[in-house]
Amino acid sequence: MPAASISSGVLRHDRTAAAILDAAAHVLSEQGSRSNMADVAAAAGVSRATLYRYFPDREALLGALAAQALADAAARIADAGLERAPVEEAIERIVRALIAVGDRYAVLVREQVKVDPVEAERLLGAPMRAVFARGIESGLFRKDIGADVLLELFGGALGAAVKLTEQRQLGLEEASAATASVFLDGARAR
Amino acid sequence: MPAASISSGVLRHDRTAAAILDAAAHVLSEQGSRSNMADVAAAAGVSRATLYRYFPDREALLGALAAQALADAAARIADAGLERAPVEEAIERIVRALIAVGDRYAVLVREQVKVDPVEAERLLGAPMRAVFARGIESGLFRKDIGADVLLELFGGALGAAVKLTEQRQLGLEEASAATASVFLDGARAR
DNA sequence: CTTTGGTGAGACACAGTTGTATCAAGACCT
DNA sequence: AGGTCTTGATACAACTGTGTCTCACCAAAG
Repeated sequence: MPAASISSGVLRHDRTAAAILDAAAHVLSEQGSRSNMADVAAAAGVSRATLYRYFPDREALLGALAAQALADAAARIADAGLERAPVEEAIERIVRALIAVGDRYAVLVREQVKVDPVEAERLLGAPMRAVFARGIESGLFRKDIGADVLLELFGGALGAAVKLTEQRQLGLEEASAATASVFLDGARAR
Repeated sequence: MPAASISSGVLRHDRTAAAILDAAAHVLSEQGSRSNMADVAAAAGVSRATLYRYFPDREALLGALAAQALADAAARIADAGLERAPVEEAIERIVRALIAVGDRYAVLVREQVKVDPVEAERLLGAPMRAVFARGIESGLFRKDIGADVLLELFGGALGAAVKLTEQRQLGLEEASAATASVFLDGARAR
């Protein structure tokens, strides 16, 4: 097969793989771990055999999905320009960025799919920690609670925001604003 | 069999059932849904046959565990005297009460085990909602964010607090205080 | 001591899922 | 049209977990 065909073949292959991952994210988000490879294949509109041709086993599929989720989130975080924004703004951008992808990949956290922890830390953990470190050293954040504890509480609120968005109780913007605002200033009236 | 024997038999039966539930909570907390009835039986120190004698199927086991979790949580919430405490104090008591049990039953939320929603709402939802309603109407809470959204964000922070406690990063008291304080007043320094 | 009841061990059937293999049909490129 | 490559359909073996059943054993109550 000549070069042109190979490359078009590769393109088609990639498109199919993407479609499968797309369907997998969709069906897994709704049915959770109760969904099998057959369900994913059906949702992707391919046969189970083809699904296995693209992803040799279930683990490979989940792994690819996790990698895509990480890449998506990392791209949004990278685009957010966190280091150039004031901490308050950076917090809100983080929420907005992660709600946007979390919506889609919430399965992975539920399923505890192992994303490469080194990459995750480098692409997501580090930028977020940097924002928090900046918040601490600039005196914006309170000092009586450790940065890691703050980060964990922030993560919890983030999860709640994803849930609110999934349930259509709040739009992306409202959820981001509310989450960032409550995290920064609390539920107490001023 | 005379009455005395019957009652002692019942007592032993209940103790075994409790031991099984105890082991189930333990093993399920650590291994999640990957654990089978055999694992639970082994952890409880009984045979699989006996496990099935006490709980006819997996669903019954999970259901009993959920009922126990709900009862535990409800007892602590009821004991907390939420309605007699100022809202700030009530918030902190809720965190303390639910961390104490959440630690043990986090599986159930992960597994999305269906607790009787009516009972859960009556025993947990209502008291907590009452606190939040009080917070709103007394002017303590900000009014620009709905009570349900606040409650959801609070729940997220609560989950994070459970996680922090499970990972021994914080003790029960520290975690409760930090969570309540950040939820009420935010991460921003005053 | 005997009987009774719970228990452990093991075998069993059954269902669901996974991953592999095969083959015929169809799409696509030349 | 011819040849290559991908696909769908299908069958298959293997494994895992579930729930049932039987039987021998043992402790405790009589």
